Formats: sequence, structure tokens, C-alpha cells
Amino acid sequence: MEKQQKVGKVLGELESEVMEIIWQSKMPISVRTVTQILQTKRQIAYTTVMTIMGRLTDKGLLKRTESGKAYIYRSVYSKEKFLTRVSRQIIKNFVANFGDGAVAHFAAEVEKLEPSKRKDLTKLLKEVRK
Amino acid sequence: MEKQQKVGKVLGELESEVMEIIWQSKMPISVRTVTQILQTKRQIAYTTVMTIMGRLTDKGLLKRTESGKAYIYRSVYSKEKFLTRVSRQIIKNFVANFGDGAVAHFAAEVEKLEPSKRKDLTKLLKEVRK
DNA sequence: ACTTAGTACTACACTAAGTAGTAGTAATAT
DNA sequence: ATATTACTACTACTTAGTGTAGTACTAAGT
Repeated sequence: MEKQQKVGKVLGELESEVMEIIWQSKMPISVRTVTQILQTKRQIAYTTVMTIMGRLTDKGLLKRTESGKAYIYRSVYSKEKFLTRVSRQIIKNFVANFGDGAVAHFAAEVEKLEPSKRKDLTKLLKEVRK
Repeated sequence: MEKQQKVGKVLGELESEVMEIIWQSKMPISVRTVTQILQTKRQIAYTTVMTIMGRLTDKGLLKRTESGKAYIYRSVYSKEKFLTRVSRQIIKNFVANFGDGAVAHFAAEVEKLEPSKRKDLTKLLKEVRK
């Protein structure tokens, strides 16, 4: 059986979860809090979350400041901004790997998978044409 | 310095090169031949290429048949088909990670990075609307 | 039979990610 | 002031993917 691997992975599963939690909490947030939120779903060690948040910080996705005893973390980019950035990177990477022609396929798939987004695209097209 | 990592990676560098060579040679091709082509650019061992082609076969991207002494490999999917497939997977993965809203960003970036592809998109939009 | 080309198997290094323990430090409570 | 607690830093182990290549075996030609 051919293994279906995670193609085009951006962040690890846990990394994504953490980012999501941070984006959702509009305020800076501690490792403790993130851990508690994650623990409503499954068992996970405080230190695991800390490691991940440290790595996200190393990647430049989070930044942290001291707040009394603990650090508080916040996202460097808004979710919107982040998505834009990684979209760009993914596409660049894709083109670097497979050439210019590749983008058309992307566009096609974006369309097919998200018919509800057609309006946005049309608007975009109009804007771009101006 | 924040490390700029390969986000949204689909295949390894060498794996991509090999696929490209195979797509370009319309005919089934041996490990030997692929190796020779790669060696016009840099030193690389026959066995390295063989390992990679074996892995691509395991992933279901290549299939091979015996041809006298050696195997000959060919792509299971045309480049077109492959790009469509991985595009779909990448987007799915992206949505799975970051939610529906993510696709709009993709679309926007596709547009911005590849203005020359606007025509294709327009055509696509028309087709989809029918 | 001997050389050669090809394949299978094995192995090692590196990176990313998930996971978590332990040690040390700082704040708090009694 | 001392003991407990909360937090961080450091370290470590595991798994998977990728790049790299050696070695051993096999088949085939000469």
C-alpha cells in the first residue's frame, strides 16, 4: 500500500494547534495557559508545549516578553499575514521545484476545492487588471 | 537569524530532479541513464540515484518493469496529472491546518506571483461557471 | 570461468517534529 | 527563613524523510 504522506506540510500538527490557540486568544498568552487549553482535549506535558513554543519562537513565528514570573508569547504575524506569507512560500517552492507551469494547476485546484471563493477571485482579478 | 525553511515541501531536491528527468525523457528510463544525466551537473553515485528511484517507486510515483538486465522506470502520472494531484493535496493540507479561510490567501498569492497566468484563471473561472 | 553491470540490502548523517524528564531558579506561602 | 511551587533551560529520545553511498549478490556477456 502506498503511504499517503503529508505533502506540502507547513507546520507540525501540534505546532499548528498552538498557533491557532494563540491567534484565537487575542492576548499574549503563557505556556501554562496554552497547555491547559490543549489538555482539555488530550494529555500533554507542560514541557512539551514549552518546547514547541520555543521552536515556534526560533522560527520567528512567536515572540515573547517577560511578564512577572513567566513569559508571555504572542504571534509575530496575524493569522492573515501568516497565511499570506506561507502561501507565497509554498507557491515559490512549488515553482522552484516544478517550474512556472505548476501555478496553473494550483489555481485550478484552488478553484475546484473552494467554489465559494470564486467571488473573491473575481474581485481580485478585477483589482489586478486595473 | 531566523532560519528560512522549506515550507510546503513536496519532494526532496534530488527527488524532484529525478522526476523532472523522467518526465522529460518521454521514454522509460534506467537508473544508469538518470545517473548519467545527473552526473553532467555534479558527482553522484549510481546507488544514490537507485535509492531515490526506489523511494519514488515506493511512493507510487514511479513504476518499473524489467527490460533485459536492468529495470526501466516510468512515471505513473504525467507531470500535469502529478501537479494537479499534489496541488490538491497541498491545499487540502493547508485547509486542514488553517481552516477554510486559508484558501483565499492562496488564490491571492497565485495571482500576485504569476500575473502571466491570469488568462488561464479567467478561462477556468468561465468554465467553472458554466 | 571471469569480468561487469545491475539490484538489493544496509547503513549513516542530518533535519523536523513530538514527547517529556530533570535541574535550577525565582516567587510565594507559612 | 525556609519549604513548596511554578517556570524556564537544557537535554534527550523517538520517528520519519531525505541525501548519500558501500557491499554483497546475481545475471549476463565474452
